[in-house]
Amino acid sequence: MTVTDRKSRERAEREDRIVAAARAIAESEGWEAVTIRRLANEIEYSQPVLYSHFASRDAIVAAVAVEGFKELAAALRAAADAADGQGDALMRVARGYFAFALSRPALYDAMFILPTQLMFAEAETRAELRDGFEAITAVVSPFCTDVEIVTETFWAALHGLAELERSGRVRSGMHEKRIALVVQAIINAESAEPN
Amino acid sequence: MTVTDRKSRERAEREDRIVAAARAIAESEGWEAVTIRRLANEIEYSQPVLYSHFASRDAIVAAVAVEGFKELAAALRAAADAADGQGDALMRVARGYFAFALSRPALYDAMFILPTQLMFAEAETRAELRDGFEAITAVVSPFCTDVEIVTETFWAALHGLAELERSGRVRSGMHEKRIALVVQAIINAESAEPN
DNA sequence: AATATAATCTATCGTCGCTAGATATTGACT
DNA sequence: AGTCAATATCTAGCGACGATAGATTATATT
Repeated sequence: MTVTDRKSRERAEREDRIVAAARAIAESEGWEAVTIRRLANEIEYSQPVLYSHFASRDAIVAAVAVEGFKELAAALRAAADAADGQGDALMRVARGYFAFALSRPALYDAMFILPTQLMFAEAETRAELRDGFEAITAVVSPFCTDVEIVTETFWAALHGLAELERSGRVRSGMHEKRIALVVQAIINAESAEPN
Repeated sequence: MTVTDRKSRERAEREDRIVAAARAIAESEGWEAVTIRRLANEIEYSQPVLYSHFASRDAIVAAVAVEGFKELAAALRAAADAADGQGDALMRVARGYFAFALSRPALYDAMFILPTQLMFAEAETRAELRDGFEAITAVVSPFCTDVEIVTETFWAALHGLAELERSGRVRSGMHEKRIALVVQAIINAESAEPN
């Protein structure tokens, strides 16, 4: 069935082109410029073809978001691997997260800001969405007992820092200090945590 | 000139009704349900009238956001005032911030999630937008020397916690522990900060 | 070659933010 | 009081959006 194979391969390639085009336009012109018509032009097919790949525009955004979660996890793991010591790993992951969010704003929007139907509730969550969380867990775990709570809090702090920085709600140029503060808090967490 | 007075008062009232309607619809049906036509129906005027009050739909969202910043500042101050001691104040402000974000999701969206032209860069920032920040500063200052950095970081952490909780990205029902962790980090900050 | 199936297109729907131009209402001046 | 300019408001419509129905072309099977 090599013919069907070729067909489904071509279909998959076309789908990739849709997602890639969406991401590229979003990154260069913002998500509001990502329209079905624009994407249809980009891949040189008519609009209804897009709906044979994705149920809605939101599903395309979600596909880009999933890419983002994969890349974030990879970036965090790479940051951890390059570290010299557990404290350094924490710092590098923090910096890596922050840099990721600020260097790919549209991607980060798709992952965390735009409304999405992606499921995050633990059981049904797609592996890609958990992967970044586990990368953070790995560097946090040496510093605490209740790993999950601390990971969630660390993640939230990083997300908040990135978010407020991205939107200009805090002074720019000071992020290194804020990141250091968060990292130091994790290092100190053990002593404060056992109640 | 009591006639002109009455006119401009009626105008102001109508403007308030627009903002109130936008907020009510957003809170009950989400921001995508807030359309110019819907608002026009709500206030019983035609659509162009709205444009004599606001330059665009975004400006209406921004008006709701400004209301939100006022109320957030008031809520945080009230939380601080009700506190028994500096540590308790920190905890109450943290809980207050979190509860604010989760109890008025659409309002919080307008303030922090939806794209807006509101200026946050220090000089030109409207007083309302700074007020909440200063309320946080007040409770943070006893615990650190570099007040501004710590306030920004505390705020970011709270924002991140609220954001991840709102979107179901962290386990629900565990927020009290995470908040306590953040508050404890601030209390410990002084010892860690001077480098 | 004929026919069934799949792939793709054209054309359109209802809605959106927003605006131009017409109309009604108001206030000022003789 | 009556004319006229200015203000307030409306109706109608533009172009673009997400999404879909139904026609049309291409492909595969008998």
